[in-house]
Amino acid sequence: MSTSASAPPRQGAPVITRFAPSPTGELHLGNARTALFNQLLARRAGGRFLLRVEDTDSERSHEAHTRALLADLAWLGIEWDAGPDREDARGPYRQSQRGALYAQELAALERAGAVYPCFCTPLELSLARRSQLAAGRPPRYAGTCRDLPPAERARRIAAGVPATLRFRVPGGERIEFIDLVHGPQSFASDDIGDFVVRRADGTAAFFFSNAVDDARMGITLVLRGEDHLTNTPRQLLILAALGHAPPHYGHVALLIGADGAPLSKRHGAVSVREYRERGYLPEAIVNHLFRLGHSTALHGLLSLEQMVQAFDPGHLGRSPARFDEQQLATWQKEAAQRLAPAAARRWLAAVLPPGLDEDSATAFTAALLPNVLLPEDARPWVDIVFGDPPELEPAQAEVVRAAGPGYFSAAAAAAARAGGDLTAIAGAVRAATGRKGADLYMPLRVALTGRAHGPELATLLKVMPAGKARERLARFA
RNA sequence: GCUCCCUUCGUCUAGAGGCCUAGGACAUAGCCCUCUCAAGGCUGUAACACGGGUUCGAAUCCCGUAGGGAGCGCCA
Repeated sequence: MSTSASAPPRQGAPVITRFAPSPTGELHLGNARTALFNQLLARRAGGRFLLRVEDTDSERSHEAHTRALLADLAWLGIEWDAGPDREDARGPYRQSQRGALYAQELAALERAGAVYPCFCTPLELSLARRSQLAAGRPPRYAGTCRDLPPAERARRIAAGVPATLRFRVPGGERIEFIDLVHGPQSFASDDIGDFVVRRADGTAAFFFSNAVDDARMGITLVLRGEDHLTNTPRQLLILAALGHAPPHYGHVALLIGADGAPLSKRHGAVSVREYRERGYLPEAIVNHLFRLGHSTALHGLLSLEQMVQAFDPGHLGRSPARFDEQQLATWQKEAAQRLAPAAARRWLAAVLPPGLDEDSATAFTAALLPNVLLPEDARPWVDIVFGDPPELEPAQAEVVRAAGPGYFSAAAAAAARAGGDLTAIAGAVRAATGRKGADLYMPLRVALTGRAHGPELATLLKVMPAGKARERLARFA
């Protein structure tokens, strides 16, 4: 027998995808990307996108993680049609609540003779693995309990010896399928050892619950990380033994760090939460993820709607993609500049001075936006505009000195009269000194902000508290 | 060790035997614009991992080498 999946679904065929994270930690960027791709895949085909929480490992799974996971996905703008917070007939969407279903399917496997109890202890197994590895052989289950006489099996079960349930992998077969991104795949069943489908504590193991849920939830296309590629034959075997139609599979290459190693904690921030807390905008992250391991002819920041249109599974990359913060910065910059006034104020709320009126806050943030990547970057400008007069660096002091006292007495007088009106101040200085262009504006900028570069001077001046401008200009008069 | 996957500019990638003296975007360099920065415009630098085949012709097909990665768990 050889199991072979047909070609990827045709356009127009119902497409049901899913994202199936385990709530054992924070949402990783790589997982966020597969979630995004799966959502896009479903949307572009007018299908459905489901969210299933794989919390079969009760030790490591936590409800708090599940909540955080949903919150992070929602923050990114990813929406699911059904999930743990939105149950429907296909649910429940928490694996911890699907025990009865698994028992049913497991019983079917037992009836079919596709599984057998294994009494090997974890210690025995790890010892066996170690010696196999040491001998240069694949660390596969040796088949110790595979052909135990029925009487012996019955005896041990009666004696209450803890047992797992193993899948009896048939010999001499090829398991074939067409991977959506890698094309035709072929594996020899002889390379696959009998694997556990039910743990000694009675709970379903990953290969099993994951495959069975995909089938029972009607998933038609599973797009997941490449780390699952060589696991796919096992799942195909389970599904075939159960008589379930397999979904189509696609495996996207993993995300790697700047050094080419799989993206992990040692590369710095790898969770969505960390980026969110640093002030990155969801649009920026999603746009970056969209182009990692995927290509599009479109330029510029894309909305989710545009991504749905532009997403092309045929352009899914086969090689690992580096998560480059510099590229992310480009999207962040663009996303920041597109922020609507109210959103911009909210984004910078933590660094804006308290009690600033709405008009000033709007003008100030608008001026700041082209100059900041993250809210943190706005802090120095808040200090400059609302704090004490800036100290001048030698180079800056020279600019001011070269302008001469006449320049600043005219400027200070104009500021006393016109307040924060740059046009009025610059006009007065021009009249007094005949300067224009950079010669006219640079000393003003330096005297007022202490820096040669920065946001739109007119706006900074306008929001500067009354009297500060005159005071700063008068220092050099 | 075995099985599987991968390898085009610094980065993300286009490329399915001639359209490739390899295209785009970001980054970078220069110029223009400009009160500065940013934005925008123009111009430039920069890549087919290596070696063999196959072919009139190979980034594209085949084989091998090297280098990366994954899986082989009572973790998902």
